[in-house]
Amino acid sequence: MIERLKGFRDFYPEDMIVREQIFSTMRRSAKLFGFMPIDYPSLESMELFRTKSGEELLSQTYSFTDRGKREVTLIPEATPSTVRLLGAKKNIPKPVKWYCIPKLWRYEEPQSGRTREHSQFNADIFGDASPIADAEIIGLACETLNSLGLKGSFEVRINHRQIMERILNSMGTRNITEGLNIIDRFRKETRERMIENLAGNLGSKENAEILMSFISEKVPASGADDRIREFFPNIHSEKFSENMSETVSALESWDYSDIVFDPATVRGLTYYTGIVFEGFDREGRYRSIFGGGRYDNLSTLITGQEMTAVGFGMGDAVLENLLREKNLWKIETGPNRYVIITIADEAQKFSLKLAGYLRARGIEAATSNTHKNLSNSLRSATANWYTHAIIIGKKEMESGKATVRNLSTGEQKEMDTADMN
RNA sequence: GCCGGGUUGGGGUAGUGGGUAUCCUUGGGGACUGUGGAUCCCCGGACUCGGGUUCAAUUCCCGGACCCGGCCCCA
Repeated sequence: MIERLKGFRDFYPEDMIVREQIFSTMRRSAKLFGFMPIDYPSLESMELFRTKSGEELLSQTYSFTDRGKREVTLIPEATPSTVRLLGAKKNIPKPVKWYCIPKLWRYEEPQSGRTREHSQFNADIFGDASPIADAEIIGLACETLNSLGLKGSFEVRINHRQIMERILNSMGTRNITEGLNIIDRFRKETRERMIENLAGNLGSKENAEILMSFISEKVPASGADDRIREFFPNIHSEKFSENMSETVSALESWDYSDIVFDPATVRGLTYYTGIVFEGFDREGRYRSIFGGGRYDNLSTLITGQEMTAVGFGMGDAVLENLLREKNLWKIETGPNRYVIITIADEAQKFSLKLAGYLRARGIEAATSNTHKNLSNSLRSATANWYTHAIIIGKKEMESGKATVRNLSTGEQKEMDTADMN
């Protein structure tokens, strides 16, 4: 028996049906917002990720040298490929809105909500610098979760990189990236440790205390501006906080209301340049459900062409945990699925004909070919998610009717087969 | 890469330094080609792997693999 590789998952029909429902909800939501589908290879040149992400990330990927001596990587994230596609077709009129649900790989120790292979719903807008584009990206993430039945079960934490950088500068930071990384650890470190680290970065214990109390509290996103002014009246971040307000009010006008301003959300990647956001379950028991932000410099890095961009990624693993917990991981009623069971040898030919007749009319119909007794056939039919069994024996052959049994209720009806010819 | 806890048929479990390893369920076959998705009968199927201690290891010890969780990192 050959075992599955560590950190990978198998999907049997009962879960695959639900996954397909979820993916189709994602696609439907993307279309509602005007996004178009794209796709790209699972294997890319290692360079694509080296440019952007550095050796640290690269060491956590499936990378190898192929037979042509090329260094290649199983894609660990979607954005570089998306940007590559855009750069390869420079004359596409902007803005463009693209989405994709790729599989992604990372070579890491598996843990809760984290596997070595996962699917991620990914959407980006290129060439639209407006705060409304930010809102559309966040709105799409919210719409998707709402459609999956999670309305009210999650919150979106937003923040703005430029605002945080200005605050850090105004407080005398010795290194912005280091400062952001310390802030990013807010929910993992003790208060003492945070103050210590911040004081080291800012060179002042008083400033560390002020910044600490600023990031310690989330406020409704509409109150972000007041909150920033209250703590830092002199940092001149009006432009950015106005943009953020515009994004938030667009989201509220679409009725996506669980948005909070959270100064502790800065996101780890260095390439974000504007708004950043993460979606969390309300109880905060899982990792982030989705995350993203504006990244205006990444395209320059990969394609040499300047291009403003904003996007998000939503992994399937945390989403599944949450949906299961909320009892939303279930099979929706779809079209009826028929299986034709014969209980007389002379009915064989007729059953094949009936199956063909139904399929030609777009009805899902299979035949049961194993000649079991009726009890076993019915049991097997239920186990294979058929909704109805069409039973044909001597009686039916003579009368020109078929018996149709609803497999969940046991209710039976006669079906006229005389007009089949 | 590091740390903690696990691993007994497909799933769920009982148990043990010594004999044919418990029970439920699932699977296959039959009674049985008419709705008993039942019932009855029969049959498959497991101690995670390697090394050590021991007369004897599924059981005790060490190491690996895998699973669950955490760290690092976060895409």
